[in-house]
Amino acid sequence: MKIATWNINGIKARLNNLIIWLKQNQPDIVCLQETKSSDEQFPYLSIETLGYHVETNGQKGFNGVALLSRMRPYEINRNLPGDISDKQARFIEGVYSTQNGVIRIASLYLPNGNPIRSDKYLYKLSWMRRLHDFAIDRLRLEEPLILAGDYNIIPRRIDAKDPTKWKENALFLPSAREAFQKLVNLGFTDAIRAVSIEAEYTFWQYQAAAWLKNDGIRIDHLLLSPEASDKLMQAFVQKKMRGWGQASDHVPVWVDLDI
DNA sequence: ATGCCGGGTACGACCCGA
Repeated sequence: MKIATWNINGIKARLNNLIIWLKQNQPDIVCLQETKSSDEQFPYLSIETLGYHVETNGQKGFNGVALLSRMRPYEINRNLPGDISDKQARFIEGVYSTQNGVIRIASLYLPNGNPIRSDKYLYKLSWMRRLHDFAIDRLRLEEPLILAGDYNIIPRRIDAKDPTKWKENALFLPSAREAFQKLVNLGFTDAIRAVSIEAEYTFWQYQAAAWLKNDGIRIDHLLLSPEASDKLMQAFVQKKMRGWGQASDHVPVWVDLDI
């Protein structure tokens, strides 16, 4: 089963690229982030025509996540527990039934957290605590589980072309990286790091010729539960997508599971 | 050293992202 996560930076601006990419790559499940669309405005038909079920947690203008899947999910959750006052659309979880059992997948868009001395950084840490508690709950199910998405976390120095320039940034601040490592330490496998010890960037900013200079960072991750990790066959970053016309600033990250 | 780019809203600037 081929599963990808992709921060598309606007479903409307990226719809043509998304459609071509779906046709060329035939993923079974896709986790999208930053759709920047209300559910009412989401282009369901263009995607359903290609044979995908579409489940969204949308928000007008900002954030927004979605799950595209060949199979119909038998359960969808749009709420990350822990703060009923949080209205930002950053989480959707789907549960799918296969011939080899269940697979559970969340598409998440973790808060950026900049500037670091602001409520935005506190919101990031609080969101990560909620994700941590949610993960403990889900791991108890002992199912193949993938927490996929834009984590807005650069885990290690190897994950940035120039780590020094991210030193005072919410993506690389020790407390944010510690929270990420604490999550991984619950028993998850960082899929890309399971197959590669090289630099594997997933984001290059639009400014300052970042793509030209390969000045990237790795912030989009697929965390696999032990039951999912056991079935991992392949993982890779689809770097070439950054070179397409009208590219997102993020590229897709893939895993292939023996399910 | 972020707001240089790019997408959003809404249609002229301004918010947001990493």
